[in-house]
Parts: sequence; C-alpha cells; structure tokens
Amino acid sequence: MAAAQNRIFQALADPSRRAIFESLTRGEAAVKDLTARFDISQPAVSQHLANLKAAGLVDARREGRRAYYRVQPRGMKPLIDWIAYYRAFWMEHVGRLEHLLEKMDE
Amino acid sequence: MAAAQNRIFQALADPSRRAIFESLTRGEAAVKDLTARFDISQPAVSQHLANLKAAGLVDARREGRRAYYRVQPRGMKPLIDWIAYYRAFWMEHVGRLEHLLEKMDE
DNA sequence: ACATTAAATAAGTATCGGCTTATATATCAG
DNA sequence: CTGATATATAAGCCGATACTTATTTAATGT
Repeated sequence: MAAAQNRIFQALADPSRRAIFESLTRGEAAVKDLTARFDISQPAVSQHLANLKAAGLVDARREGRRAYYRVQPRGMKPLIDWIAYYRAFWMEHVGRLEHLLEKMDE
Repeated sequence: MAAAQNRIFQALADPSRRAIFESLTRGEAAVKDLTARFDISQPAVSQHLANLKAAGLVDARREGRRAYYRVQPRGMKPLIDWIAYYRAFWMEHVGRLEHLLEKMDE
C-alpha cells in the first residue's frame, strides 16, 4: 500500500512522464504517437511508459507491431486514498477545503 | 500553476520527505522533534523542510531558538486541482470511482 | 562572558534517474 | 526473402538530489 503510493508519487514527479500520462487521459495512444507529441526519443517514451505501467497508472495493449497505452483509472486509487487519509487534518484547518472537494462532485 | 504542481509532486516523491510531511499532519513540530523521529541527520531534516516549504506544503514559525513547522493545508490545492481536472476522465472509465470519492465524505 | 542548544547553511560525495545512441525483437509490406 | 516500421532493451553519460560532516548563526542558561 505504501509501496504503491511510493511508485505513484515517484512516477508522477517527473514532468515529462506526467505530461505523457496526461496526454493519455485524452485517449489511448501508441508509442509512436506519443513520441511524435513530445520532444524526446522513442526509447525515452517507452521507458516512461514502463515506469507508469509499473506504478499501475497505465495499461498496455499490443496490436500488431504497435503498442497502445491507456490510462488505468483504478491506478489512481492509492493517490486518492492518500489524500482521503489525511483529509481529517485538512478539514480541521481549512473549512474551505470542503468547497474544493465539492468541485470533484461536479 | 503547472509549476506549483511540479514542485508538489517532486516534493512528495521522496519517501523521507513525504514521511516528514505526514508526521506534521499529526501536529506542529520543531526540527529537533522531527530529527528524533527519523533516522537522518538534522541538516537532512532541515533540507527536506525547506523543500516542503518551497512547495507551499509547509509553514514555519520561529519561537526562540526553535523552528516549528506545520502543514499548510492550502498547499494541497494544486494537487487536488490536478486530480479534479482529470476526474472527468476517471468518471467515464470507472463508475466505481464515485464510490472512492464518497470515502472522502465519511 | 561562556558553554550549550537549535537550526540553517556550506561543501563534498555518492547514488539515482532521465536521457541518449546502439542494438535486438517483432511485425508488416513488397 | 528483404527492407521498413514499431517497440523494447542495453549501455553509458550526465545532471539532479539526498545524504553526510563541518561550520555558522542565533538564542538560552549558568
């Protein structure tokens, strides 16, 4: 559980990797597509994807010679759990956070 | 905004630093106290605190020769915003996330 | 004043991590 | 079969960073 949180925070810490992840929220994409979108080499993209996959944030699908990656929404659970766990504290100190969380129910 | 997210994700990525942050959610603490709680040197603790403070996650207060640090709940906003921004996507793909978010209202 | 305590800063080291190029492994097209 | 395409893996480089010890700054106690 804490290990999962470690992997997720570490995975999302790198701006390039987070950008790739965010890009995948717009929809499934092949490595080739992602390589075209960003200014790093194909191996760099593959390495970032492997990292995201190991963190459980992303899922891969092979189709012929293409590898399609997509976000694995359930992978966000440890991050949400982490926030939820400390929520009691936020609540005590910032009543206004209630309103922040409401945004998540829009 | 994206810069704030960068700093926060980067700050929370290190396990020691995140542990210090989590420890502070249990209440304000002086550097001395934190140094006693963890198995790293005092300078290491001070450096982590400086990092957390630069990320806006933590706030410092001087009292005599002691420096008390406490969580700055508003500092979590960029992280919550980030999750909220991509929530639309999570919702599309995982109806069950609704239930995850409900946990945050318990 | 002097010694002690608390914290921050400086400086150096060593590991980690993200990138590159080069290569390997498949798959497809001709 | 051959060449081209798509991805993954290997190896190495280099900058970032998390630590250390040493020192500085400041506040307290005797």
